[in-house]
Amino acid sequence: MARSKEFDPQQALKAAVDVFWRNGYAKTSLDDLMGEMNVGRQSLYDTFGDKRTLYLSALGEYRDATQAAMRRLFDSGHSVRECFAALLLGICNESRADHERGCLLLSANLERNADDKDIAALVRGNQAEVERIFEEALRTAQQTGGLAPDKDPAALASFLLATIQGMRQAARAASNRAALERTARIALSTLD
Amino acid sequence: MARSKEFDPQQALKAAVDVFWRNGYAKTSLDDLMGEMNVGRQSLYDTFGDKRTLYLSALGEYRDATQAAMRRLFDSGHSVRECFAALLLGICNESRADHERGCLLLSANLERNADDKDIAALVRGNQAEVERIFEEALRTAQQTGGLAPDKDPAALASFLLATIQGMRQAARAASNRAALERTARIALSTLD
DNA sequence: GCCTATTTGGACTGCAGAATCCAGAAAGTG
DNA sequence: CACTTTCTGGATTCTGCAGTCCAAATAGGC
Repeated sequence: MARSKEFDPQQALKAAVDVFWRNGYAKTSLDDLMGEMNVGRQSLYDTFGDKRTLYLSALGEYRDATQAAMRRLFDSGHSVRECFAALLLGICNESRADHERGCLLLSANLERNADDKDIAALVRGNQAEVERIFEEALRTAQQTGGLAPDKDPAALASFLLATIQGMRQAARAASNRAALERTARIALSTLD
Repeated sequence: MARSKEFDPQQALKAAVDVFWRNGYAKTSLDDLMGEMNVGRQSLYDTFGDKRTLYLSALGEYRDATQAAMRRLFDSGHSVRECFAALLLGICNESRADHERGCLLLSANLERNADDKDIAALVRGNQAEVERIFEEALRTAQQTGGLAPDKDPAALASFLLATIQGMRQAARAASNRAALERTARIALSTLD
């Protein structure tokens, strides 16, 4: 019938995630994308639509990957306390470059237009889902004695998510590992 | 000698802060600025320099204003606990529009280029200064019995700042007052 | 081995927006 | 009242970049 693509769309999408993650939406040009994805302009439009559509796909890919990683973490058999320690201290131990790029969805939420319903919904949905994952893990722990019965799992879930986001902000402003670790330890102390 | 300006530069700068605060740097055009500042194009260039210079001035103005407000708060004679409650619960009670625009300096830090030294330094400086204000207030409280002696003022300062930033993020994604208030209360509990 | 559908890369178009230029208007001064 | 200096608004230039067009290349089906 016809010629076949010279690139792997899935791999190209991951490359796109990477570029947007490092530079944000506005600051990445199509030339940047073509360069890092190794895809020609026309192929890019044919396969992924225009720049915004590609961006939305990249955000979805990122969301799916990070949510899957969190589910794996909480299913790994470690205690909630250990899981959250891994999350929070993990941020402290990231490289300067990781601190610089931060979280793609947080950046997308700040960069988006005030009236951009698509991105707002995607971010809100992700936030809700992550909170749900946290809350469920905390609730299960509570039933098995891993968390004191007087704690409020929903409240702690919101709080821990906010703390993670705050640490990401702080890390981007000043990648100071010691300071980050101190705030992580205080946040974790709310689980005791 | 010569003709005098038809506008008040200080007031115009405040208007500029407002526009950048609502829309960010890239998404505000010179036409937007001219419109809201009520200043013609050439006057704008003569008085404030180019767009970026005006932006930096706006960031400085914002920083000074918010830092002054914080100093006033901690000098008001209320307990540290009350002051931080005012800060955290104040965020919860902001309007949807306030949640949407968030904090100008956090947005600037996310929007800036990775190699933008000026903005990075300004944001880092502000972060350090706010942490200093927090830490000093906590330390004073500790000496007068308003904070338990086993607490670490510097760690709490980093933690509370990160929490505020995290709440700002969460509020922008989903302006949910009840959820925000629950996370604020958990954060405040670290002072007890 | 030809034919067709698809891919590919480069050239081209169109636009938005920052920055500059210019001529006229409006002070304050002597 | 004239003169100089600064201000003002509009027209203009220039640049970067998203998106489209087109001709050549390529792979598979018959």
